[in-house]
Amino acid sequence: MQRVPLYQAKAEFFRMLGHPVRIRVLELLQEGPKPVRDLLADLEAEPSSLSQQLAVLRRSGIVVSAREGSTVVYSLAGADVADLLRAARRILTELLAGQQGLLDELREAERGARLM
Amino acid sequence: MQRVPLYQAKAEFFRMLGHPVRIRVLELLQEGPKPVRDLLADLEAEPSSLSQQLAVLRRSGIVVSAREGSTVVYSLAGADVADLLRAARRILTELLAGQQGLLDELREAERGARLM
DNA sequence: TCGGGAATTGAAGAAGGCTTCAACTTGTGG
DNA sequence: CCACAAGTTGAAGCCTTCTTCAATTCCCGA
Repeated sequence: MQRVPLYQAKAEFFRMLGHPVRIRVLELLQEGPKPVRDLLADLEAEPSSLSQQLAVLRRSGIVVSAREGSTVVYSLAGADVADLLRAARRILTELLAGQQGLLDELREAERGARLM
Repeated sequence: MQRVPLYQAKAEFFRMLGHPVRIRVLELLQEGPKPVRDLLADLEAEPSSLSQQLAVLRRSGIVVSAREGSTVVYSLAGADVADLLRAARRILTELLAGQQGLLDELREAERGARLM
């Protein structure tokens, strides 16, 4: 067992998160279980496209689905995703601020260049 | 400015993390700045392959590089990556445990099936 | 200034992921 | 039982990413 190196499992985990629809689904499910119909309405995505992304999340084990009558309800598989997304948002904010700073520098540089 | 939806920026961020070598580089850099030579030794990767992955990290802004004499030194761009990796590890542990549990269930099911 | 080591870059081919379409499964109501 | 709605699945085509090779840049010492 555990034949996959840990850093590879981590990489696969992050790759699993690396899609806009999947991120939004995880965010939505933090409010509680939701039927596919609701996700579909919130995300404005094609049913089959959403289904594909839900399948990716399901395979990873981070969400589970349950049939209820004629609809299917998804929920987080207990995992505490909030912490992760919070940490990501913190770093992301830093990075975007940094890029803003970089842009300022570039503008400066260009202003300088015009004078040369 | 900020024309990219936030959930898309998040997705790109996670995709940036989604590679074994990039994960390991970030982990190594948490100990402090490191010359490429050291990373190369620790990772057992081809120089040009590592360079490509370092370029991805650099473009995202999560690391910075500085030339020191004939070598190049990389370091985290201030971002607190530790929190993120910690949160990821927590969830990952849960998920792997879950898969272990699933395996147990499957074994159970198979045992049951033999009796039918 | 020439040679050599360190690291990066660009490009090509292979591999993997995404979107979309059509086909299918499952449940519900007539 | 039939038809329809809700989701899922498989496959095809496309686009992105990964690996690798060769070429290049930068710096140091002879």
